Amino acid sequence: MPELPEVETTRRGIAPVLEGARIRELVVRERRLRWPVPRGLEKRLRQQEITALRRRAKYLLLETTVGTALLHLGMSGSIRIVDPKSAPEKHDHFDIVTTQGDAVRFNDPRRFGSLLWGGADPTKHPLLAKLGPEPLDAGLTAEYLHASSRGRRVSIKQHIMNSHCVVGVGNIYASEALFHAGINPTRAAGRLSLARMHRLVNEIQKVLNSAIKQGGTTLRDYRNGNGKPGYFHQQLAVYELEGTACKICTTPIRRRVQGQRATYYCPDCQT
DNA sequence: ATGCGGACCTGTTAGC
DNA sequence: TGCTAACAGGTCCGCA
Repeated sequence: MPELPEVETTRRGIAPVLEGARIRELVVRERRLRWPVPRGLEKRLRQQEITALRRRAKYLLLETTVGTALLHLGMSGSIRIVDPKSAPEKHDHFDIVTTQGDAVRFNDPRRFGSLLWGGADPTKHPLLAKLGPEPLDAGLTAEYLHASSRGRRVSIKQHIMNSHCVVGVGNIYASEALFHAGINPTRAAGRLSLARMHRLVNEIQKVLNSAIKQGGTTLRDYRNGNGKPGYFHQQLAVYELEGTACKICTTPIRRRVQGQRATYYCPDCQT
């Protein structure tokens, strides 16, 4: 999936056809996503005006005059704008069709994505209520990260990937940010100094902003809302680069598993 | 409260 | 060429 830069790129790609438009209909072909698409969502959304398309963490928030629908891309979800009359392809699970004649079509082979109803105040929805700060907002500071990790024995990589701590730092960018910050991903979160947290926050923001600017990372088959691939892949320093020379010291990059996820790092630069 | 493993799925690729 | 196993961008849940 889609890490945060891909979700943000998607949001920017489809916002122009959704914001200010009216929903003609929601067409659901497969309800069995991460959670079942709620029965009756079609009726709820019909004829509603979309006031905004926002993002919170990796959720897209489709705001209408009667409430907000929540859309998550999971690991393999993607969205494209199509002609609503065009034949759906494999794994095209639903369309949001506007009265303007556009369709936002959701495709997700693994079905880890979701489409849910967030109600009138989506910040109160259980999936959103306890999320940590946005990584690119003022809420993520070194002081916050330092304070939130005291006493925690989890590794710093798992800590920054925990959405209750901070949202939007996925598996690729966690490895990348830790590399640029010179921090060993296995280090206990609770033992990192404030100075190192400053560096880490700075690198998280740099790597995410840079990836957004490049249109997201393309691994395998990711495409943004316009069907164009992202270009950040070319700039990855460690992710999926096991055995290649570290760009700083030429030591071979290593791979290990933390919390059942692959981590890539330089054993010499990251301490 | 924290930390860990398992769960949800399909598709691609590496290895035999 | 074909079969099998490992692995993949997320993140919630339940148990110890």
